[in-house]
This record gives sequence, structure tokens and C-alpha cells, in this order.
Amino acid sequence: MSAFLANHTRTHNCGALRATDAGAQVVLTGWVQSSRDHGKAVFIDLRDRDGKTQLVFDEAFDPKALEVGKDLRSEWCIGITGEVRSRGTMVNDKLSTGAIEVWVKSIEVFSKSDTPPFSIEDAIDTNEQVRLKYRYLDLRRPKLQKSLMTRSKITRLTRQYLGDNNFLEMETPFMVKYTPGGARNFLVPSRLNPGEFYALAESPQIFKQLLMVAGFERYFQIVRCFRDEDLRNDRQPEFTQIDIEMSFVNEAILQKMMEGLVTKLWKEILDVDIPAPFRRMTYAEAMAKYGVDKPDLRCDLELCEVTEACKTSAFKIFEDAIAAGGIVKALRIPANPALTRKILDGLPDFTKSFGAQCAWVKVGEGGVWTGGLKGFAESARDEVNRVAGAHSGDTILFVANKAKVANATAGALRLFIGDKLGLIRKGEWQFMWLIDPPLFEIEDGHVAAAHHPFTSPRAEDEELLETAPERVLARAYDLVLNGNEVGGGSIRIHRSDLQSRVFAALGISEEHRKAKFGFLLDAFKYGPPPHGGVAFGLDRLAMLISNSDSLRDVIAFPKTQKGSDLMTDCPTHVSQKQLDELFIQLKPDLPI
RNA sequence: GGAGCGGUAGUUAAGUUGGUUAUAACGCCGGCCUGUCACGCCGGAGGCCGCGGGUUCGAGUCACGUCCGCUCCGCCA
Repeated sequence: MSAFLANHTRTHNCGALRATDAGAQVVLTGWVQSSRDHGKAVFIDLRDRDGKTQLVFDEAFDPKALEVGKDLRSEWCIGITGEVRSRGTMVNDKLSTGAIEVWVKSIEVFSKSDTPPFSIEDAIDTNEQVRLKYRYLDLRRPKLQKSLMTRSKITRLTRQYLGDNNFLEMETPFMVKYTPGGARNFLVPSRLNPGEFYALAESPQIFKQLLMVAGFERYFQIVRCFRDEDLRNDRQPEFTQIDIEMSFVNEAILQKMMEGLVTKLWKEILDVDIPAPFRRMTYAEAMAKYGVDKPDLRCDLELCEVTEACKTSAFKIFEDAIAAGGIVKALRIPANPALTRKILDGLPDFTKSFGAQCAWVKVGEGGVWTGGLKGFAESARDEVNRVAGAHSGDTILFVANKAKVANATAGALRLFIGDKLGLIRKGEWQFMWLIDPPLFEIEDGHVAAAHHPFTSPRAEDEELLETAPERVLARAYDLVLNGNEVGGGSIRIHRSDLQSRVFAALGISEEHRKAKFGFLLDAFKYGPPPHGGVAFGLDRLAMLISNSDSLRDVIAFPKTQKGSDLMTDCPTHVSQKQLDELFIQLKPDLPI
């Protein structure tokens, strides 16, 4: 029991005091950021989640306090009482509280600290491995404190906005029936049902649709989702979605509602006015101009396709790629700012990971090329220059490959070069809706759902379901921000005849439909409303709005790229007894 | 499943063609100092060079394997 807390209540946070508070008697609590011992006086920076305040321990003011003050070390947790004094002309501009300091009268050391493995400050170059092991210390750093406070603000504002618009916050199960297709699921063994497993929900998709059937009309949930896929800088095995579903809506109504949410977040958190409605761009346009379905519109560079021109180029590599069913994508880079030889020489390394190569030429007077593509036919060259809009001094990059690879590579090159040349405008917020994506993904003749099998095709494309499924576009939309997919959704199918036709196009037999989605199909027999929804990636939104580089900066306890938690050392092996209880036998040839 | 980069005091890094006692900065410990705020000055401690075996008279250094972390491709309906 702390005598200090029995007699004192904190009066201010460490970022609160100003010149006008001079003379006040205050109580502060926090952690020792740093200490500067001058013999007969000690200066301490006291830190809490709100900021820093300089404490003064002075022999003449209070010798007993000074004695304790001399012993204080980094990250000790203390409480003090004292008097606010103006610093006069010796203001510290770096602190919001820099106009004042607190002269300490009494102090209690709540707890001492071992020397931390790294210092608790933003300008830190410590390995992430060490930081993750001591995550509770890393989280003391002001930047992470601020990011997680911003995250909290997002969820608070979201609840407020959706609540004001008559959405109900409802929960759905995490432990669900395993349904194949889509992301890999984490499995949870059932002790009460030996040999059977739950799956951790990769999304509440089906349940939120059933809530629409149940007549709740407007649902949302800020919900954890689980996917057992390989991880990235912007992908964690468990992540949080702002999950939303509405009945009796079309795309326009739903998107407008969501634009209201997003603009509110940016206004209230960053005081930035995002113009709405957001730009709409078709999937086809995005792929053509940017090579990806999530264009970063902060960069004006655009791709173009030069397959036709290259067919008669007499340039064998391109002609072979085209003959094999591939395409040639080109990226024109204007003369200024200059594209250095060093950047160009770095391109092979960059494109290698995409399984592609790229070629480049410098355009000279009269459209003449130098650099690469020796022997390229002149007429084809002139046509490429025309399509690309190339002028003397420009550089043109080429990627010839299968459409998927060529687009991905050229799209990535666009941003790589854009970044190197400073052509990505920092500080802009480029929102857009990506619309009209294909309903199906077709690879090697196999038809799969591009989104999920309950996504509605466009009415005008329904007739193509049986004849040309590859041309059917979906009533789906992604919200894209600065090249990041921050949300996605669709208008769902609510007519069982249409659902049957989509299942048929996917090659899912009657029998399979029943086994996998029987309960949903049954539910749809009982007057389902037309409905649609969207899910936002809360972590990505928080990452972007807080200007963080990694998802790990906006998740309190994130996992590594291999899905482990370095602080708790998880996952772990379990005892034979636990396995026996679950009737699970490990294979003898585990790769460990 | 694949590619690349990294792992040396608490932290961040340097470490030459393989060769005496593995350096530095910050941090830490002790001493001095009343105006610092990246305090200053003096002194000091601190190392399984990720791990394993291999080549060698000799390995932080070379080759191999392995573990861990990061970035990316595939993957993420």
C-alpha cells in the first residue's frame, strides 16, 4: 500500500503544465526518462503517456527530496508533489511543458527498474527482435503510445458514427465450421468431439449475412479475424476488421455511408478534409494504367500496353512472349527528374523477385532509342513512342510476360521508380473505390470465386454466367488509399436461383453446396432481404492514419513474420497428456 | 514453396589477404559538479563473435548445415 497514493491524487498529466500554472502545487506520476545530476541539484525528465515534465530536486529547496532524487535511474516509476515554477527565459522549446518545471517537495519511488535493454525514446535504432521481446518497454515509446491512442480514437469514432446511423454492434462466433476455399484456417481441436475441429473465423462473412436474414438491417462489429497464411509487413495472422453489413441498399447508398465514416475519421483525427464522393475506378482501368487493383494515385506515372506494336518489332524476346500468350507493358518516365544509371542498373534485382525481367530505352531526337532493344523495328518503335506518348529525353521501361506477371512487375516498377525520383506526393490522401472487378478468377481452366461465392454478379452480366464466366463482373468494391487496400465488400446474392447458377459456374455440385453452405442456403429460403456490406482493415487504417511503416506499430502485441510472439515465446509444444486428451498424435517426422 | 538482407559487450555498429590482448559510440557502475535538458569532466566494469559440426598449425573472418529476425514473390475466396 503506497503512502503516497493514500494522501495524494494526481493533479496533472506530464504534458499538461504551462507557464500560466506557475505557483501551483501539483502531484505528478510517471517514469524517469533521464536524469542530470549537478551535485547540489538534480534535473529529472518525468514521462507519462501524455508527455514530459522537468523536475528539479534542489538542495536549498528540499534536501531530503534531493537525496532520493540523486538515486533515481531510468524507468523508475515515481510519484512526486511539488511547486510549478516558471523557467523564465530558459524555456525548452522541445517540450510542450518547456516553459515550466516542477520543484519537488516529496517523492515516493513506486518501483525501481533494471537498466532497460534500449532507451525509451522515438529515435531508436534497436533491432525489432529485441524490441518485440520487451514489447511492454517498446510500447512506452511516445510514438507507439500515440499510434495506439490513435487506434483507440478510430474505434471510438467508428462506434459513434455507426451507432448514430442505427447500426447494431453484434458479435459472431470465432469458433466456426471449417469451410474449404479461401484462406487457410487455424484449427482448434474439440475435446468433447474427439477427432473433430473448429476453425477460427477468417471473417464473420456468413454470420453477418444471416443477421440480415434475421432482420437486423444494419450490423457492425469490430472483430478479430484469423488467417493462417504467410505474413508480411502489412499482414498479421490475427487482425481486426471493422465489419459492416446493411440490408435494402445498393452500392451507391453503402459507399456513401462508408465515405461518411472515413471522412469523419480523417477530419476528427487529423483535421483533414477528404473530398467526397471518392473517385471510382474500374478494375479494368486500374490494371491497364497501374498494373494493380490498388493504385497509388499519389504518383502520376502510368503504364500503357504496347503488345500490338511489339508483335511486329522483330525483337525476338517480345515476340516470343506475345506468341506464348503474354503481353508487353510499358512505363514512360519523363526526362525530369533525371533517371540515373544507378537506378536503372538496380532494376534487374528488383524485377527478379517477380520472376520477370525488364528492358529500358532512352528516347532521343526523332524518337530514336538508345540503351537497349537493339534491332527493334523502326515502325514498331514509332508506334510504341506514340502509344506511350514518349518525347526526347524520356525513358521507357518494358516488361514482357504473362499478363499477370507483366502487370504486377510493371505496376511495382512504377512505384519503385516513382519513389526513387520523388514522384510520390507525400502527405496526400488519395482515396478511391475500385469497382467492377471480375467475379471469377480463372486459372488453367479452373473457375474460382475472386471474392467469395456469395458476391453478386452485375445484372447485365448474369447472362454470361454459363457462356463466358471470365467476362462476368462483380458488384464488388474495394476502398483503396495511397496504394493500400483498406477495405472491401460487395452486394450479396439474395436470390437462390442466381446463387445456384454461380455455384454451377464454380463447378460446385449440389451435394457439395449442401454440405458446405446448407445452412445459409436454407436461410435464404425464408425471405432474405437484398443486402451488402464491407469490411475495413482496422490495423491498416490505423497504420496509414498514424503514418506508421508497419502494422506492428499499431498492434499492441504483434507477431513476427513466422507468426511467433517473441515476448511470450509462442507457439509452443504441448505435453503428451494434452495431446492424449484431444486424441491427437503428432507425426514422427516433424520438421523441427 | 521461393529470393534477398541481417545476427559481434546492455544497444548500435567496425573488425583488412584467416594470425598477438576483438575496437568504438551510446548505455551502465563509481567519483566530482547548481541551470542542465543528447549536461559536462575523471575513472571503471562489461564478450559462448546466434548455434553446430567442417577446412586449417590457427576461424569473428572461409565453406556447409541449422535457428532466429526483417523485406519481398507465390499465397492471403
